[in-house]
Amino acid sequence: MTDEITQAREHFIQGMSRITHFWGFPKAMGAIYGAIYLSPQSVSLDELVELVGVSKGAVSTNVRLLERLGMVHRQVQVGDRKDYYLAETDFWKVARTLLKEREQNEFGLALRTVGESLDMVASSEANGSDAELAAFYQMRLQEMKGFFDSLDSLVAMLITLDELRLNALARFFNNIKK
Amino acid sequence: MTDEITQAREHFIQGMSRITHFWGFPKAMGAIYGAIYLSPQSVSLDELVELVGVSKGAVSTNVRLLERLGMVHRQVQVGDRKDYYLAETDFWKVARTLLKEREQNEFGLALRTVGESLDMVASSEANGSDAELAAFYQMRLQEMKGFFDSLDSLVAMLITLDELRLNALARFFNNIKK
DNA sequence: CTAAACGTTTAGTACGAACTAAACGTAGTA
DNA sequence: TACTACGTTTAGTTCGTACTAAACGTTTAG
Repeated sequence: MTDEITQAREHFIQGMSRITHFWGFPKAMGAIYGAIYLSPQSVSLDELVELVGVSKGAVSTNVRLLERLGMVHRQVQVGDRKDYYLAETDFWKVARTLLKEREQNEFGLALRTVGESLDMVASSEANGSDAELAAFYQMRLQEMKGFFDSLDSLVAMLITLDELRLNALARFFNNIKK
Repeated sequence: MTDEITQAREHFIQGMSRITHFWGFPKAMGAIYGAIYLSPQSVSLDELVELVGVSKGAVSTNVRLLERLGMVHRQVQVGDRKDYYLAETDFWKVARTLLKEREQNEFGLALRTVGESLDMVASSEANGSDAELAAFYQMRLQEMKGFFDSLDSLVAMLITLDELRLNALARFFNNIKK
């Protein structure tokens, strides 16, 4: 294969690693997605081991993660025990899934935590100077809760937007820029 | 101090740790911000050591990081060698700063990486079956570059939005939800 | 000029997450 | 039945990062 092409693929794969790692996912996950994305045909697990240069176990784990995130699709061929993988190319869809994942996991947790703290203060029967402090806590916690509520609503809204509208929105912003 | 209040503060601080850690920042950073945020008066470094329960060095480092991110403000009192810290309470502003930080650092890098890979393929003079592959690479890379461009524009747009508009937008989304 | 009170920096450490190598389970095949 | 070809799981290792403890530099006070 032409050198430049191989080099380009490796550079791309490496870049994908960095991106996924930066966003809190395993580096191998990004690399594997990159390799699958730059494949005209679906790729087997062993081919991925070769392309990416990580162990079979790691590929297995990360490819399953990618599948769960809707970033790749497993494809079983009849009369072939191997699994083959294809890349999802609708990035807006992927972004939406990732956002959803995060929203459910740790985003809602943030909201809950603040809410719980707020409840604790509210249920305390403080008196004297403590009452003053309790009131202050309540104010602060309430303000943050309000922010998280808004943010959560915003994200939830984005998630429900369908592909077409997201594309339109993206194009809209793109036009503004140039 | 009333037990419930102390408990609420600790719960809140712990929650802030989780959030910052999840978003790729040190846990202590979140904890320290939480402690400052729940303080009616500005807090000294030693008080933070006491409140959060980490070493002085860690507080020093993280408080500086918080300052750089615009999440706390250092306040020097005359005739007092200690530094005192106040929490930024405008969360939209903070969110914008954080977004900006990320956009500049690794977001643009993602764009650059894909662009570079694209250039490599473009500059390759492939022939035969390689030409076909090169064309495929170009298509794929170009598609991803387009996505990142849009996303980057969108984020850049959000960053430039001022506080009022963001608040309005948030309220808007909030109303939709309920 | 020494001592104390700061915040910062550094060397060492602890911890968690992601990887490797290898054992494992399972389903087809000789 | 044994063997092979898979993907998965697990035990152990590695590695990066955030922490602690302590030395350090600097400024103020006695």
